[in-house]
Amino acid sequence: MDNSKEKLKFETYLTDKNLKHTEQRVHIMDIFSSAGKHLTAEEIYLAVRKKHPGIGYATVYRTLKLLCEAGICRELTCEDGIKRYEYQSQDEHHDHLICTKCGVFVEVVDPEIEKLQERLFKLNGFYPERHRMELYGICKKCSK
Amino acid sequence: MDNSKEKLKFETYLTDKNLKHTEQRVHIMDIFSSAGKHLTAEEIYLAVRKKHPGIGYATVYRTLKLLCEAGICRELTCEDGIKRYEYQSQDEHHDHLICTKCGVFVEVVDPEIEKLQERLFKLNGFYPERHRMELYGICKKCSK
DNA sequence: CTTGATATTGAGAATCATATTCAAATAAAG
DNA sequence: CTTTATTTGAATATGATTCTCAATATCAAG
Repeated sequence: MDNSKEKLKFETYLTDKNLKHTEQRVHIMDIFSSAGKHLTAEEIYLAVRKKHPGIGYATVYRTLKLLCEAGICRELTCEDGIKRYEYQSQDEHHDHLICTKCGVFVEVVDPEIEKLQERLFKLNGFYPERHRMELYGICKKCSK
Repeated sequence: MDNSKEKLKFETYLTDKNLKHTEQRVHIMDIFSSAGKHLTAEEIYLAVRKKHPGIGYATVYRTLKLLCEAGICRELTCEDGIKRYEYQSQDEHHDHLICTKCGVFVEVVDPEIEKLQERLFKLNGFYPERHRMELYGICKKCSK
């Protein structure tokens, strides 16, 4: 996966905020392009550790926070109470279908649902900010 | 709020499972009818404490788990990572509109959205189990 | 290439919500 | 009223995440 665009975005963010461009931060960014999405901090920590054995949890958490602020990552608070981080190449919103057996995350968007959600906000006198929708079920593979 | 129906449900549950009908358990049940819904364990603990000063956190958590098992409560994993418990008089499902300023929870259901969610499951080859949808925005009161 | 100012790191300790342990207390069946 | 199994509360443990702080690394300016 080519993540040069996101790398540039991160670099720009760091420069703008007068933050430093460190080896650790780059390693953590790279995990997302190689190891996939929807990773827990622990998964990221273990993955980075393979390339950079000395890294600590604190750095992982700090960098994830930075990546979220930079709009490169999104933090998901899952039902098991553990946060997962998803790499967000674009700014587009999406929701998730999650398999309760294997835990796979599938990203989905349904424009009709989005429209109805807007209606729900309006009907209840709310000014809409964002939403989150998770559909739990059993994926095709697991139901065989 | 009349919670005699739920009380009966809980009593039946306890009897069926050979569990005991204790003062503490009744107090915790009662909180929901007096103090409202979508409470954190801490809020429940503090509320029960007013009537029953000796109660411990352990009992609160244990009882909340029981109430969930009995189908009287539902546990919500919120974005702040803190679980909230909602009293569920009926078995009917609903979603939430949440104000990001005052934190109020409004329960909503949209049959059309529900239908489209089923379609999303099907389209992606998932066997549906449940879902969760949270709409975050600013309520009428707070946007004045 | 040095220097100096500032940001960052990693180890470990702290925190916060929640769960567990265990001896003492209590409910409920006989 | 006794017996037996369950429940309780206090304290301790846990697991995820955050903070502290001294040592280290980055980077701009000389």
